[in-house]
Amino acid sequence: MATDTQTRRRRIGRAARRSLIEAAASELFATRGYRGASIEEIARRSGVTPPVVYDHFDSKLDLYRQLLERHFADLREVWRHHFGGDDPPRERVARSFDAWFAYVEEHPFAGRVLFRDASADPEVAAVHAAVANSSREAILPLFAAEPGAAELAGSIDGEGLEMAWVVLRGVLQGLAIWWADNP
Amino acid sequence: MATDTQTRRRRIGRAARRSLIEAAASELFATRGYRGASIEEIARRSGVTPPVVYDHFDSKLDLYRQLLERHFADLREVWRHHFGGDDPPRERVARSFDAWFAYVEEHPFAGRVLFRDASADPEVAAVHAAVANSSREAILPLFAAEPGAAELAGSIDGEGLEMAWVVLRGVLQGLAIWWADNP
DNA sequence: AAGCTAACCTAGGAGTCACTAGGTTAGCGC
DNA sequence: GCGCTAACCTAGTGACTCCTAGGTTAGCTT
Repeated sequence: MATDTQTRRRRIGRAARRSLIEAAASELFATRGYRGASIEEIARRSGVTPPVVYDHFDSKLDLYRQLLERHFADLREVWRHHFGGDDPPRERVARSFDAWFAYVEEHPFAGRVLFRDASADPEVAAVHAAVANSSREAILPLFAAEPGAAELAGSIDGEGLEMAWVVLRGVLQGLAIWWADNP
Repeated sequence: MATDTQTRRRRIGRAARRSLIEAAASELFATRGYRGASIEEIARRSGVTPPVVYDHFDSKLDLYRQLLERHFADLREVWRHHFGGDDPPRERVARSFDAWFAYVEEHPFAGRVLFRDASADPEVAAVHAAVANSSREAILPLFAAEPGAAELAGSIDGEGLEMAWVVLRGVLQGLAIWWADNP
């Protein structure tokens, strides 16, 4: 058919298209959840049709996993980079929170994607749990090394630290979502 | 066809069947999310076929809304009942958290359903936001009335309280889920 | 300018979903 | 024991989903 002015196709490079798909997918997964985000809409927002998505990712689950892994890697990096040092713990925590906010501000959907209770599919839940656990394993030692961490957690064994992680998770999620919704 | 021993139908009262459907739906919405929970599986776990669900609820969304409203009403009641009194705030907060844990222990899926980021469908998100906001309006004043609430929140206007609510929400969700997963 | 690669498309398969129309029967009241 | 109500069913519709096979063409390379 004739390529009328409405439907003329803009052909761009592979990496550029992939970036567009990732951005659209991140936003849609964040706002609609795994099942609620359709490949068709991800493709349309990337200026493309569904089959093109499969030129870049094996499946919908593969696309989700890759986004999740990237965001968790960023989160790990933020904390690892800002939590270290010899300052008083209070200042290091404040600094880390600031850095986390800056990251969320730059990636408005990361917070929602990261801490969403993604238990839609058993398969999706498994992916999410695996990635989240590996991130927890990386961050928890930062707190365990703190003097006074045990009494703050209110327990001697590891269970208190588990609870501390859960609380931190909740705080980070809540603040990230609030941050994303407010100007 | 012959009603063989495998498929013989047990016919029970209307209220009893409705309770079974609500219990199955609550568990499935909690573990799989709104879209992930299918009417077919809700029906099967209630010992019934899908059309029967529609004898009790207008639609899937109506079923979800009714469950949500019940759980939020319970949460409001728990906090309203345990947070009052003249004890030091610290004790009242501890008491309220204990009561919340007791509730979550008795209703293992309430915590997940209540604070799940239910933004799957615009329609679902609207229902969830409406119910959650009405609950927030009921609980926030409990904190606003506290002496020292403003400085704790770190702000003079209402914005600090909004943040406090978001944090509390995140913590409650995190702890509720953790509580449900641990013995 | 011609060719070739790869970016992109149309068309459709196969499965799942919420929901409905209309018939069947179990078990209570009499 | 018998009818009648309501609890429950079978069978299907239409819409939506992920994903694929195979063809088309834009635009870089030479």
